[in-house]
Amino acid sequence: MSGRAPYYITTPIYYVNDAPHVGHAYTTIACDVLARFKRLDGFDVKFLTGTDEHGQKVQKSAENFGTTPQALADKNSQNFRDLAALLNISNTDFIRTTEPRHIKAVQAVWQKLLDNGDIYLGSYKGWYSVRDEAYYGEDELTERNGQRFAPTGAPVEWVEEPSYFFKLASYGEKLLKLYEEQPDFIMPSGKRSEVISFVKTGLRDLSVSRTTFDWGVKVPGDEKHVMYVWLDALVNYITAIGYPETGEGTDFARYWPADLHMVGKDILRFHTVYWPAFLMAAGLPLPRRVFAHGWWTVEGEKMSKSLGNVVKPQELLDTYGLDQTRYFLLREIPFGNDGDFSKRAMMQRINGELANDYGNLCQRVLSMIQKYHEGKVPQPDALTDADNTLLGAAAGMLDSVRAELNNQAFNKALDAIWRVVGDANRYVDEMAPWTLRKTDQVRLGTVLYNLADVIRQLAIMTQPFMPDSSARILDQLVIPADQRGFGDLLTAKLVPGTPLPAPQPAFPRYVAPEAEETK
RNA sequence: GGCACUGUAGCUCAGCGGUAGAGCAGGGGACUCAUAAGCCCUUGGUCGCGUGUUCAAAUCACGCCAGUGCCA
Repeated sequence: MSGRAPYYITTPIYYVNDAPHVGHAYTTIACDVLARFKRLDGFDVKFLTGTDEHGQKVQKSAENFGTTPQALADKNSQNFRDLAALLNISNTDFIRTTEPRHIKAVQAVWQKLLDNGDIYLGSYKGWYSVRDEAYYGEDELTERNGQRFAPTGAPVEWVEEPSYFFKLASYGEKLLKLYEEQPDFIMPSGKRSEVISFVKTGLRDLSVSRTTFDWGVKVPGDEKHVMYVWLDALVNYITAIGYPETGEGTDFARYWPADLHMVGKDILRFHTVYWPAFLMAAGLPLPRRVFAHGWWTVEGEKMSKSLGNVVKPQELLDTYGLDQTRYFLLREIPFGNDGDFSKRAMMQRINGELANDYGNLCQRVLSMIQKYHEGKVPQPDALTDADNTLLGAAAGMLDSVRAELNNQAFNKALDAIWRVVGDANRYVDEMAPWTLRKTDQVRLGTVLYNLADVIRQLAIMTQPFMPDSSARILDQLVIPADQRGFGDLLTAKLVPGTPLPAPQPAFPRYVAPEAEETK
């Protein structure tokens, strides 16, 4: 019952058939940064991630492994839970589509769609790819050695079975109206255009049940059918906030509609066409935004199992460190674009921006306080224009970062913070405390105080991106745990006279192993 | 095949009607508090190609070439 405004953000639920890789880490970290930012900015944040566990693929994998789908799901779901812990993710819930709460929610949604007249029993005939969990038209397929393949390269099989259909075709106009009236519903804008042109070509009714396997949520009243995995999966976003309980005082009432569904560009259509259509049919409000981010290549090449260049999150953390990895992923490319992960780029970011710019700024200032001021926070005196310019830049940081993050522009947000890092480094050189030390003790105290306080503000601002490292910097400034929010930026200034510990470098330089010799 | 988007310094990109910009990389310098970091200066581009509109075009229009995405 706080007065704080709610903010609800979700990652996709990850398919238990996949092994966690850097792509999963990327999506989740991006959401984590936003969740942490919103919390520090005073919001009551609900942050959901989890796993998608039903479907024919999982059933088949389980058979191959000689185990049950549930056992496979249990094991692989844990991998994603571990990943979140490894990445220091601050999710408030972790949903699994095999949980009773979810099955109850999905069946309730189904009933709503049925009551609304949007589901009918028909029969499905066509080509289906188990691997893609998708249907294809005859004209989309290619044939090799008697086997037909989808454009994705996945084999397809002829399926002919009774199936329930969702009247997606009748939602085309409503969806186009949604994209029109809520231009930020799909971001980035290029992706929005793609979805609009897709919907404009006309939608077909969607087969939403299958009878050829049974690893899924049963259709109420017709248990030969299990629901289409995407109908099942998408509902997770409302399961987690207690659907079908939607009355006053429920989590649903408080947190829905979601502020942001973060997705990879491969599942954009499901989230911007099917999902809003389902919600409309169920009479529920629509999420405020779906943001589709891009893919990472590795050293210029597409990540793939066959190339053997799939980047495992654990390897990145072992090599570069958690906060360094979090920083790199969000700093290197404009969010929404594809990006390339290269050792060289990683090293340049870590050494150039973290170690040299930011880390060294902290180290040089704290060292001077240690040497010139007996390790105690100095007493500031009258401010000069130069002081006010620096302090003004720091004071403007929050607004800039907030504005950028409201558009998921992580790289620009970091850029805004680093402009102040640069200002502070220049200020050190211009003020030359090592000279003031011999000429003007009062001025020296003011300069060092300003710098230390700007570092305090910088560290508060970098918390969402690099929680551990930022905390270490704040610890070195002896900032109490309850004075690290954005509300404290300008009000909880450093207290002169506070003794500070001996400084420790916040971001070590990355030195490549000897392997470089092969060049 | 259709519809989009992109093509600007070695690299990544910003600029989107008024005589080319940033970061990184490269070169030089002054300093010394610091993680041999930081600071200052600097080399570098016929803005994919062509035609057109305009007093004036990376910037608008058309065509072409190259790449990418979505759809078929």
